[in-house]
Amino acid sequence: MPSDPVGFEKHDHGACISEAMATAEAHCRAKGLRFTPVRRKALGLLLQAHRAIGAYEMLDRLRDAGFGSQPPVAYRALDFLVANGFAHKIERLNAFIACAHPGASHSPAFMICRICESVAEAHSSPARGALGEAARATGFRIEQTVVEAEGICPACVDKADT
Amino acid sequence: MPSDPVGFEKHDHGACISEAMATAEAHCRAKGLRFTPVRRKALGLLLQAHRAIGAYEMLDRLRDAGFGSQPPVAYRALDFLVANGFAHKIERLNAFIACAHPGASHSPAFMICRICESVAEAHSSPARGALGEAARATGFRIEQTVVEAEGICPACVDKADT
DNA sequence: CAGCACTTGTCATGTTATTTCATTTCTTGT
DNA sequence: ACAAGAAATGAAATAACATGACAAGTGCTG
Repeated sequence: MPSDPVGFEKHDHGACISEAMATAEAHCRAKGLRFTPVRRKALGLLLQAHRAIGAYEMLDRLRDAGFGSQPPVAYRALDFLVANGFAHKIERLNAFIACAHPGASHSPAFMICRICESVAEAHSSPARGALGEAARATGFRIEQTVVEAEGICPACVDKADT
Repeated sequence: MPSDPVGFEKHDHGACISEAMATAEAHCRAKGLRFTPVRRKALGLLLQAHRAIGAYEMLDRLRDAGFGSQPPVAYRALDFLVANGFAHKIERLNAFIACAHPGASHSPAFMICRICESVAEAHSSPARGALGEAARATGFRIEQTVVEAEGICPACVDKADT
C-alpha cells in the first residue's frame, strides 16, 4: 500500500484501483453507508482516470454507463465521495480527484501541473505553518483547508528544460 | 500603515482605502500600467466592500457606475487587479477581494468565516511546510499557491459560544 | 407490511466564466 | 503631428459549473 505523500511516480495502477475500491467498500460497510452502483461507478471512473475530472465529464461517463443524464446525478455521487473522504475537490480546477489516501482522515494538499494537468496529493498540516500561526494569533477556528500549488511537475520540467 | 498579517480587527477604513488606491496608482505609474477608470472603480468597490465580491456582483456595481454591462467588463477588470497583485481570487468562494498588502509580492493565505463570510489575509510560505517539502521531494516546481482555511472567525466564535 | 429515511431520475433554473469580433484609446517611432 | 501597432473596451453569444424542487423507487425497521 503506497502511503508516500505524492503521486507523480509510476505505480501498479490496476492494483491501486482495486485497493482503493476495497477500502471504500469496507469503509462504507463499517459506517453503514450505501455504496450504491452509481457511487461505485463514479469512484471507479475517478480512480481509472487518475487525474482531476470535471463534474460534467463525470456525468458523460455515468450516462454512458447507463445512469441518469442530469447534472445532479454526477454532483450527488461526487458529493458522497468527497463527504466520505474517497475523493477531493480541486478548487482551482473545479474538478474532482480520487483520494490517494482513503480511510485516513487528513488535510490534503495538491500539486497541479499546469502543463499536463496531472495532480499529486500530499499531506498538509494546517495547524503548523504560517496559516496555523495566523489562526492562533487571531482566534480563528480552522475547520477545513484548501491547499493547492500550481506549477510544473517533474516530467514536464524535464521536457521544458530539454 | 497596517502590515499585520490579518484583517479581522477594526481599522480606519477610509484611510486604508485611500492608501490602497494610492499604492495601486503609484505601482501602475511605475510599471507603465494603465489604471483606467473601470479598473480604478473596480478596485475602489473591492476596497469599499471589504469582503469577497463575486464577479457578477462587481458587474452590477460597475454597470450602476456607468460602465458596460457584459460579464467581460467585470472579469477583465478583476483579472487586471489580480494579475498585478491589487486583488486576489478566493477559489473557495469564486469571489474576489482587495489585497491587504498591495505592492509586496507575496503568497497570500486566507481565513474565511463560514458564518459571516468575512475574509482575512495572511502570508503563507509555500517553500516551507509540508507542501514545500513534498515539492522538493518530487521535483515539482511551485509557481503559485492557493491557501484557504474555512472556519469561524473570532467574532462569530464569541457569538456561537455565548 | 406500514412507515420512514434515503437514493435516484428528471426538469428547470441559477451561477460563474470565456470566446469572439468590431471599435476605440493610448503609445511609440518617425 | 501622424501613421502604425498595442492595449483596452463594448457587446453578443455561448460555454462551463452548480443547485432547487419534486415525484418515484429502494431498502431498512418496527
